[in-house]
Amino acid sequence: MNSRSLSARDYRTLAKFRYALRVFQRFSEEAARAAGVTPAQHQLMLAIKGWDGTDLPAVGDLAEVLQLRHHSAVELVQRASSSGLVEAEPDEHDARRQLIKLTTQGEEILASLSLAHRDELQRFRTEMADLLDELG
Amino acid sequence: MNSRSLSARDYRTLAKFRYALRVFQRFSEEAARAAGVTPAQHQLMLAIKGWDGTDLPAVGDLAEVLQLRHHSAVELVQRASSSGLVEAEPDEHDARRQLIKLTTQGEEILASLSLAHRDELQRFRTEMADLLDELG
DNA sequence: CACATATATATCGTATCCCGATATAAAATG
DNA sequence: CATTTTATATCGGGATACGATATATATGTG
Repeated sequence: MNSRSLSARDYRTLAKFRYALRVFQRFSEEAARAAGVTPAQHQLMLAIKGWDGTDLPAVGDLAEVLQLRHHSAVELVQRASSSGLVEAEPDEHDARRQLIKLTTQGEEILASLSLAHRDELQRFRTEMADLLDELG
Repeated sequence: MNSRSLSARDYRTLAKFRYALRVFQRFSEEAARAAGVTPAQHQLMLAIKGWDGTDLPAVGDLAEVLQLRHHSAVELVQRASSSGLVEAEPDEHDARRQLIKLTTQGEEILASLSLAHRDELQRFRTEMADLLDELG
């Protein structure tokens, strides 16, 4: 792939790469739906559980991790909250911030979903490693 | 990560993996919008251009590659067609099938987008290779 | 302290996208 | 030639994310 244009083979490689991403994503979407949550809610729960800060993540933190506008994260948290997956508590040091944590139900569903992803992730891992070689 | 449960570190690794995917996806979405097409239209165009069959892809072929229901692919093709990015022609051997190809404009936009992805893909490649090691 | 500015969350209206259910047409099958 | 399968299409609806905008709190500066 030179700097000016791409060959048919380049496009084919790019398409295969996207297909691999999409198959994984699709698997994940359907696992989420089968667990009774939306794909976006699943990603939200994982972002909370995987948050590595000293405190709980605030809405804006989640927006960054999920690569969303902050008001999109607000809405996502609200929907997940009314579904009983997450809950908010005010930040004692900054009354503007809402700290978000998983409910017990959210914990359980995320745990189940994460285990369900193990095999598919393993498959994705080897496939992606090969494709990344091809892309280089 | 054993078969029963995941540690905090496991969740953190999974979250980092999803974040890497999401950053790439986000970059791609914004590149598409900057080029005047939707992210879904971009993926459609790449799927057509990267199709490796002997003939042009039909709507159902694209549904499989994009991991969509066939009627979702129908709608995507229709929107892309009215935007002048793709066009359909009947399959001479099977009157049910609509073969889909890129218009000149679609070709140009896809070429520009694919070039714009080169650097980001390179970055994604090394990051994902590291993360895949961690996941194993 | 007062006031301007920045930050964090929230609301509203809108557009896209995808889905399930269903329909139509053509091909394949027996 | 009737039945079944395949391919595309239509319709209504729901989830999602966005831009524009609003409100509350915190921070910085004179």
